[in-house]
Amino acid sequence: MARPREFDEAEVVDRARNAFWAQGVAATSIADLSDATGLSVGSIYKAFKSKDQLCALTLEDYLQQAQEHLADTLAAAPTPWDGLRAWLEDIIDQAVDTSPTRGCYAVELAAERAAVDDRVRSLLVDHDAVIRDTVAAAVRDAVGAGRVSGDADGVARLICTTINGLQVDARKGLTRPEARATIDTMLGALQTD
Amino acid sequence: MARPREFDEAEVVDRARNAFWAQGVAATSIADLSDATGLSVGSIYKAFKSKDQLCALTLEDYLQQAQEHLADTLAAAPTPWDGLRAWLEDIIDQAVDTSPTRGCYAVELAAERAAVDDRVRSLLVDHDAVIRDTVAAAVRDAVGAGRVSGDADGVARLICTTINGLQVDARKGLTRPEARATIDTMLGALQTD
DNA sequence: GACGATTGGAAACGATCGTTTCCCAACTGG
DNA sequence: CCAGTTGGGAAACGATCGTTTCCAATCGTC
Repeated sequence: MARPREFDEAEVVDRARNAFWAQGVAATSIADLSDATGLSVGSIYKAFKSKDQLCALTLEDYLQQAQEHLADTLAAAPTPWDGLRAWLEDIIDQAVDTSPTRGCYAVELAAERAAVDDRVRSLLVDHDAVIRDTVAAAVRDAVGAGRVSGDADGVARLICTTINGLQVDARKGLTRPEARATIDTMLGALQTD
Repeated sequence: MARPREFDEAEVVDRARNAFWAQGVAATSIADLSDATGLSVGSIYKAFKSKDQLCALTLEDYLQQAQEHLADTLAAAPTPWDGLRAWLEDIIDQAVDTSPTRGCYAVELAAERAAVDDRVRSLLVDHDAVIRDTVAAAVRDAVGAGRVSGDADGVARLICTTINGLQVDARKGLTRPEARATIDTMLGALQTD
């Protein structure tokens, strides 16, 4: 009941995230968010209750999309290991292409806010565990199929950590060939071929 | 001539860096820096000309120490590859130990400021090149000695990227066994044995 | 069609931001 | 011992920060 919203909440969250992403959370003022979303300052505070809350919401949204993307990519591939390789291709695309919002939003927040915002850190830690477990399951399958050697949990950890590193480099202007060289070296070292 | 300084500039830069490091650059006010260094606000501006300038100075200082540490560690080891392994041990120590200032200052700045501060990005890019070249030279030696297989430049890139990833995880509370598992998996996959 | 509820937005809040100004203290060269 | 130069710090600068308040506009409900 009462007056309906004139804006699409999902779209507002998207735009707020892009603003945080491009220039950092601390450097993004409420006025910046107002410009980015089209909502007035008062409306932002009416809909979301604070800057921190909106920030956490944008992160939650982003992490959920990331988890769904990994699951979808794995499901669409002929084998889990092929799915993992396809997923890594997508990550290279995302890290390299989306200038000036280079890199990964989760990495930006991990570096800038995880040390000072418990809610953000908790979201990131939980997300890491989900991604790592999913990757580990795919690696376990690949080890069983003889395509990869080594401890599956360790390999999953290496893959996830290397991805994080790529996203850091992306903030500094990493190019596609450089990203590809890193991933190819990692896969080459892990695969039994 | 004239009145001499009452403070040690190197120590002030150190303390300023720790303040930036712990809570992020944007979230660290000049008042915070005054508290951390013991200098008054006016004195800070007299000695360094702005917050950005002081930030760049702390980074320059940090990067130089990091480069020297890598060179020293390599020089002290019996072989370049052993030196690289010792260096990775030190990195694990640094990433895991220095709570609450976890992780690497360079990674914090890469994530928070590289996208918006050209001076910071330039410093980081140059530093990356120095570290990567040094690592690549050590890897090349190890490949020649038959201890490592693969393209030396790619391997160096993988090592540096994985380290960056570890530092991101460190911001989220990475433990020593987890860091060790990642590094051991990487080394195990790279080494020929 | 009046009412309660909710939205959108302009304006204002005190607080704090990065920076500058001003004045005195401390030192050197003559 | 005086003139000149630099360092240290209190105070104040305008601007902007995140947040709240207030009011008109708009809906469902009676």
